[in-house]
Amino acid sequence: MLRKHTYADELRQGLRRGRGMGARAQPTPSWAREPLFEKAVTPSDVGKLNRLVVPKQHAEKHFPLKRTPERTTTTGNGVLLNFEDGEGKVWRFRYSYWNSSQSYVLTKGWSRFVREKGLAAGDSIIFSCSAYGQEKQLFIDCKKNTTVNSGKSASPLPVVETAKGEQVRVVRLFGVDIAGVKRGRAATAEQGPPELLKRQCVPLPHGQRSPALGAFVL
Amino acid sequence: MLRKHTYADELRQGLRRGRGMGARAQPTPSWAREPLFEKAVTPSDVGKLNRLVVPKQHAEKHFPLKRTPERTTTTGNGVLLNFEDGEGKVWRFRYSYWNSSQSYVLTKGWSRFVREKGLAAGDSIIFSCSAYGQEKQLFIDCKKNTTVNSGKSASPLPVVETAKGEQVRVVRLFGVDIAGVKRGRAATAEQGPPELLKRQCVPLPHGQRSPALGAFVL
DNA sequence: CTGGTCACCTGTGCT
DNA sequence: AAGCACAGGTGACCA
Repeated sequence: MLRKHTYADELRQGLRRGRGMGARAQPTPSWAREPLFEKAVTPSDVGKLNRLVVPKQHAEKHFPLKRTPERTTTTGNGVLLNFEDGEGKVWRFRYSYWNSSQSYVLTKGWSRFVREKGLAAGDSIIFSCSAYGQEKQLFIDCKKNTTVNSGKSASPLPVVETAKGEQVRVVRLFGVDIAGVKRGRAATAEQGPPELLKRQCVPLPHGQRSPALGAFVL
Repeated sequence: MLRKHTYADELRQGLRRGRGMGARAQPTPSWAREPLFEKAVTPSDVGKLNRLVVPKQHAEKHFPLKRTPERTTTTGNGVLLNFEDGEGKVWRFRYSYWNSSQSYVLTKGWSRFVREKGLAAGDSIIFSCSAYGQEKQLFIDCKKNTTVNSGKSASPLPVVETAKGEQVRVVRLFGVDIAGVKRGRAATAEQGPPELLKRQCVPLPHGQRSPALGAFVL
């Protein structure tokens, strides 16, 4: 019902980039970005939980949250963060803190990102922000896992929207599309490989910096 | 940090009984209690579901829940109930109604109870309350199942905390402690015996009474 | 109704 | 060894 954030922000965001979704402005070059941290996503991060756990240390360092000390409302302390991907597309995620599990999470909007990027357990996401400039911008990028068990039975395939809005899964072998499977309901089976992925999170070099937040919020 | 339920409640509860966890006050004698009902726990009750289904009839008779018809908050209709066990230890459970399953359940805190009591499928739990007194107190007690398949392979043993906070499993034969096994990780195997336990719930005699709730909440 | 979102919860492994 | 971070869950709610 009372959606707090309407298209006002969308417009503000879109206009700053010159164009909306259609014609893409040139993506921000990597040399203009400052890496923050990287995380290898877990099965839960890309599964039906529809959330990404942001490692606490990096969350508190780079994405500090107003810790409303006195319980103003029970609605929580969530904010909306905008991230730009490698193609210049902007993703908005809800970012909040879960008291019960004492962890920071990206929730709303995350599942769409997972689906459209074809993100699978073991892949990595890399957070960065603009190195220079007054209005700091956040970035998110994917790095597909290239180690052995990439060809597991139920490994999620990238999902691409066709012109008609159809969603198909894409299988490429040496760059050639192999299968174009129509997408039904989300796969119920989870728990991919037995997992030999333990150390998922890596702090990146290129200058440790203080909170990257501020202008990004909302 | 900002734990909503701090030690305030704990203290309030503890002080009323004269002593906290350490030196135990004398347990409330059974003659001062009024039995409410008994349930033989199911595999689900002691399994990884982390909840106890309270038979609806007894739930509604003894533990009525304010059915907040108008959604005041999104926090739901749960309350926190304090139960005292045979040793005078107080257990706090979250008690709520699940619309999805149309059932009353004890959730938060229940798994700890199961673990520390070594509760197994087929065992019974007995609910009672103080027969006299202004501030009514709730009680919960276990009755181990003594029928045949008690010696199943992975039957959980009672877990007791030693003075140092160590946790050991207790095996008694004719009241004599047989084994004092240090407790490692929780056993992963679940779903105990194939179950021939159907009629699990028994209303107890000693005077059927109306709602036992009121002063217990929180 | 169904899927997405949200705020909870817990066991486990790592530190 | 004890605490904590978090992976993997839950039900409720809502659009």
